[in-house]
Amino acid sequence: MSTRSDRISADERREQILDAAVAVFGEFGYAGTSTDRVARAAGISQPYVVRLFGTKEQLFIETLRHTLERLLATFRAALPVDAEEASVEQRLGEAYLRLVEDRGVLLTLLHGFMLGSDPGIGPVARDGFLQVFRMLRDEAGLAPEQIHRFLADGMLINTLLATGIGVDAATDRDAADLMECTFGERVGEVLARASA
Amino acid sequence: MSTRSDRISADERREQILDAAVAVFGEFGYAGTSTDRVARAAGISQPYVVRLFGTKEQLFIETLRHTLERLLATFRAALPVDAEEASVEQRLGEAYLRLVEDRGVLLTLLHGFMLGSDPGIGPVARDGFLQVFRMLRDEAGLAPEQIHRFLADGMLINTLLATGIGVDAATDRDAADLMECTFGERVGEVLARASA
DNA sequence: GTCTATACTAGGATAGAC
DNA sequence: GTCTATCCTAGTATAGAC
Repeated sequence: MSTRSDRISADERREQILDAAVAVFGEFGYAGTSTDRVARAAGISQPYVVRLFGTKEQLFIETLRHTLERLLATFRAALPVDAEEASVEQRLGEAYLRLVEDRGVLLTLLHGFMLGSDPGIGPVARDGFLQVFRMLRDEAGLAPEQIHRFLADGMLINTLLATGIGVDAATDRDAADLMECTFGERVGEVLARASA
Repeated sequence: MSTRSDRISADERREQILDAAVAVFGEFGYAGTSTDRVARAAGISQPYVVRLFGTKEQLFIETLRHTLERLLATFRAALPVDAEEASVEQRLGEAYLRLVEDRGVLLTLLHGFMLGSDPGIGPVARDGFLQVFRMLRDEAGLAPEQIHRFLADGMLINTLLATGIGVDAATDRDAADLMECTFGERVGEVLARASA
């Protein structure tokens, strides 16, 4: 959460603010986030955030775009075949899990998707989702049914991580079973991260 | 959205308010919803909503519980074998699609799931999700891998409906393909509902 | 490039009447 | 059972100085 240092370039400052914003929007959602909270997380004053981004909506839109770009970049970095015997889907899945370990990233994306009816935010969210779809089809070379599976698994993972059912898994047998049947052999790993 | 009629029993009034609340919380999210908006949707005054539910958080929690119960009830009603040759999963899937046609229901559930970190709301959301899991396992008799598929598909459906990608499908070929590869032969039906 | 001061609105919750 | 009036806080955005 970016430490303060006086008088840096506006571009650098924007980056700092966006990083802070991912965490804050993720935690409190779009409506629940105040520009002041983002400002404090970035170590600057509230009016300056507004000055740089215009409105809170614009700030969220840019934060969402920023996060979607990070998602795309993460997937692209996982495309080239590695030394292991992993399939494309496995490589992409691994990369995704590592990315959404950052709860801010996970929830900023989800909050964006849920604002589909918002005239300013909806189009950005849909466009981002479609870009992922195209990437899976054109760059990863997945067939329709593979895309379907990959996305569906991803959305279930999102939900389980968002609700935090993994934390219950330590004490609740059913929660553990649910995690197990979703994450398979990777449960241990995921649960370890969840409690960390 | 419940029409006003003076001096009914508190219980009836609570039901009216909960119905209104599902629609409003769905549209604006937890933080984005004002108790005043819910009150107006229910045709009563804002302080009376607070009087009946204590706090906005309590109102949301009861709204979420109410919606989760409706979900469970919908699934249970779809369990008994019907005249058609449909599998349990197909019957449950059909029932689910009809339920979440109500955007308020869909989004209230999703908003609830995303508030997993909230100390008051998180436990309710997790408990609801676990109840669904148990129902699929114990009452529908699904095997772990079937549950996994069913839930994953459901979560993808949620996301596509929430973002509103179906609306884009009319003009964007990729959006149409994405809908197709998720909903299969049921696309037409879903898209027709989406535009209605 | 960044701040302080501030205007203005919205919203949760309470008091108390009917 | 339900309302009106009201308090108080929080939050967006602007003006203007440094």
